[in-house]
Amino acid sequence: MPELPEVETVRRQLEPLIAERRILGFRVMPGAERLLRGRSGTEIADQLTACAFTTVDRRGKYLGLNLDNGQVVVVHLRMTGSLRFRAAGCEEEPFTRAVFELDHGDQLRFIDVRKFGTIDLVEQMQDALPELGPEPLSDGFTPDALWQALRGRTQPIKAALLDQRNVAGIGNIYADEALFLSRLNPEAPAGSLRPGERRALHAAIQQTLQDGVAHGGASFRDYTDVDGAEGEQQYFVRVFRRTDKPCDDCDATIRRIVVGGRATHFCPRCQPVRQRTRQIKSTRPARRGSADGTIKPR
DNA sequence: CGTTACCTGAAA
DNA sequence: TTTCAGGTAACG
Repeated sequence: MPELPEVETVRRQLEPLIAERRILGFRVMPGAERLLRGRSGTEIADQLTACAFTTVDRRGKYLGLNLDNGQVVVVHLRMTGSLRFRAAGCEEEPFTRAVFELDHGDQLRFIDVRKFGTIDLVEQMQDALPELGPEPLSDGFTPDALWQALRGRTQPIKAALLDQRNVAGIGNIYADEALFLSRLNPEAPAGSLRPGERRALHAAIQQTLQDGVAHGGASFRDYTDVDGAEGEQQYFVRVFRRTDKPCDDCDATIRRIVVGGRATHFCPRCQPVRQRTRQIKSTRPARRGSADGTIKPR
């Protein structure tokens, strides 16, 4: 569920809550062992115990909880994962899958209905990450950097935006929103974007992600922050899950299609299929002139 | 490239 | 009962 803005919101909240806090224990609930990706709860617990958390980093949709021994707890929330910071006595949330016991009787809880989320313990955050594209809110993310990832690709631009190897952190909500803001049809081939369209898409990606962060993320279904509070970004979306509702800009009816296997929402009037540059054969006048480009006067 | 699997609950 | 879900990895 959580995309870059939701994960960044969690990162910002989590860091001051867990910095300098000592880890007294760690446990995984029965039936949830797969979130450790093959490692045992006791193995992780042995390494974590007596460490303290320091800072919290984010890369794409991954969180890196740094430890004072240099190791990193890398968390991915996938579809329904969330982290909660609570006092130990506080009633345990349903679907709590793992718990970090901290000093002073506090807990960092990992909650995840669908059990797709992951927790890794590694020497470097990098060790737990797959190949990821540039951070879209960093200085290195330029229209040209975006184009380097998209050029030559024939897949729909929507699918390309969801591919974390192209740009890190965009998910289904912000992909649809960025395409709406840049007036691009989600099915346009990624490599077909012209320079102005690339600049528009680059700006739209940054705009929509920044808005998402500013509103504390989007809570359409399961997402909540570290305190259990919902974000506000769902009140500001232009197309995502607004199927059959009128477009804010032109009043046309928002449509829902499937692109790259994912629900995709767009305005057919604001985001039309781009017309081909070439004219239609029947209306194109017969070619005049010779091979060297010269045209004889009639 | 598109499709399926991974899980489980909520909504249709 | 069936469909759908903010993500990714593994298929064919």
